[in-house]
Amino acid sequence: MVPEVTGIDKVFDYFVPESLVPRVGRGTRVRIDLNGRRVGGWVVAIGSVHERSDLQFDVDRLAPIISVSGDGVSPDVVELTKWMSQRWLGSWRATLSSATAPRMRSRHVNPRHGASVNVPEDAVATSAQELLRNGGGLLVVPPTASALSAVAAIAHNGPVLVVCPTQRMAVLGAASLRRRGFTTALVPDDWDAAKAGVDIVIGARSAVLAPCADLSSIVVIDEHDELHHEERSPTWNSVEVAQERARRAAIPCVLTSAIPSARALHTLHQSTSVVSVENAWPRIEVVNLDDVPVAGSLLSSEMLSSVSTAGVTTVCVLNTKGKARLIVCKSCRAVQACRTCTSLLTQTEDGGLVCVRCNEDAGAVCITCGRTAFVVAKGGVSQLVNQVMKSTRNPVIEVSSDADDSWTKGSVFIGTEAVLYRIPFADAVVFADIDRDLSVPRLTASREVLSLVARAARLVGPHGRVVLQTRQPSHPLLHAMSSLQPQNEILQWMEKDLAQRQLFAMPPFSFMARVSVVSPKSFDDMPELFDVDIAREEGAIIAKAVDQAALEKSVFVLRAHYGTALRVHVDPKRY
DNA sequence: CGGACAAGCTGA
DNA sequence: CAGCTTGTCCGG
Repeated sequence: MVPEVTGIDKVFDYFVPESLVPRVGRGTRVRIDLNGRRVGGWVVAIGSVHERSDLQFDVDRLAPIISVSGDGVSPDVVELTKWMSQRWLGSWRATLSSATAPRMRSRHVNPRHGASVNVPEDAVATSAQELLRNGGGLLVVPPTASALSAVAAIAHNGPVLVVCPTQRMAVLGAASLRRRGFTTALVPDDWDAAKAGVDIVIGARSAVLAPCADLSSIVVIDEHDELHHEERSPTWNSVEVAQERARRAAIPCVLTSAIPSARALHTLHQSTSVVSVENAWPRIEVVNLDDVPVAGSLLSSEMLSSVSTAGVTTVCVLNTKGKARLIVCKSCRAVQACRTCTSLLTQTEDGGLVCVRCNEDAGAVCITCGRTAFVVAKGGVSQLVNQVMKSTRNPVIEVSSDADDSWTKGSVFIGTEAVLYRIPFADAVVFADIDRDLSVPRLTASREVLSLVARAARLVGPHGRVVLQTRQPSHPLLHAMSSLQPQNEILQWMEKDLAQRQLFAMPPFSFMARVSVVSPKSFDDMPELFDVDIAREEGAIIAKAVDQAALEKSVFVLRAHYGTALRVHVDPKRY
């Protein structure tokens, strides 16, 4: 029995009264008395007391289960949640909780009628079937092509579980698949239908733990998306859980993405299908901001032509949040980038330049002219809104987090990267200053940019345009994205990125955890750790180990020392 | 988590 | 030394 009480991560033994025996099994939700409190919990194992030699007390001290309060979690998923708690070093309670259906009435869904639906005949469907025959793997689908064709092709072979990065995508996907003739259960709403049996069970992250009668394969859409990662501890990832669930059930798992994660590329390089579709990426143009005649202005002729054309919907993205900083030489205006890895340098408090990627000190002089005075590029969304309004008759709308979603054709929408999630369609997306994203002092900065551009590509569709404004037009990633065959070039860039990660022992070649403690405790009295690299951050430490076991051992030592004050985030999504 | 209990601090 | 705070332990 695992009680649903935060702060307790233990398994307790209870007695099952004769009357409840038929209703209690592994995964059942029950109510029990714990230390005078009445709480819920999950049955995680059933056995006779005579089989137990590890009971440290008399059998008659066992308290009885009070009542049964639902089906809870299926036995195979109980095992899976246990694995999750070990993989991400969190409580079993938390992972069981994620796997439990919310208490709500279910919508009626027609039962599974078998895949009598025709298999689509596009390139995505063909590749998906080929991948399925080989036992699953990674399907590289261009951003504007529909991964639902893959789902449809796979669902032909039996019930399939589909994991999307957002619930919004799951809702749209379910509707579309239903129109194609499949019976679908959208979880968590249609939990009971998923259990009873449908062609397709679809939902966001926690859908990977949903029931699915006769489950025969699992598909993860947009595998690279950060939203597959749970933010709260344990920071589990639905992609890895999908792979583990499929492995345990001996069924294929197919991951789809236009821009596969380093982890997927590293672990699935043997089983990758690249789907080539004509013009599957929109035109991606790189604009050199140094060519803009007005110094410091972000209004290039490319941006102006888009925002001022009547009837054209333009989205302008300008990142202002975070510590994104671009270091430019005051005299020659050169952008300060690392000599060895070309990523942008960041300035330390004493004025020195460092590369966060290779952790190398680059001195304090300009890389091209040798002077020592630098400026930090700045400027916000509202400033850009004012400038754009002066140069167009189209309506200009600043999209902020609290804004109402009033989409109108022919408008100009300006905001931080959040606009890419709020606007349903656009003819063009202009990244007013992509360097601000590229220069974020994190190793994952390039991949975050790639993810934004892929999202923009989906927003504008194959015939739209994406404009990337930069002061470093020869940046390898920008160069790759703007080529005529972006898919191939991006995959080649990824190969190099992967090689570099290996060189610097970065994920997926190492295992990291961000660890913090709640006050009044602090790391001042931290016990000694072995086989891990420790980097200090504001209020936290990043522990890095070359294997999972070493990381696990260190967290075990820390947990013994700090107890419940310790917060552990395994695989921080940005580092 | 929340209760029990022990050890430490304070004021008269 | 009662009365209170702070810390540690434990639950079946």
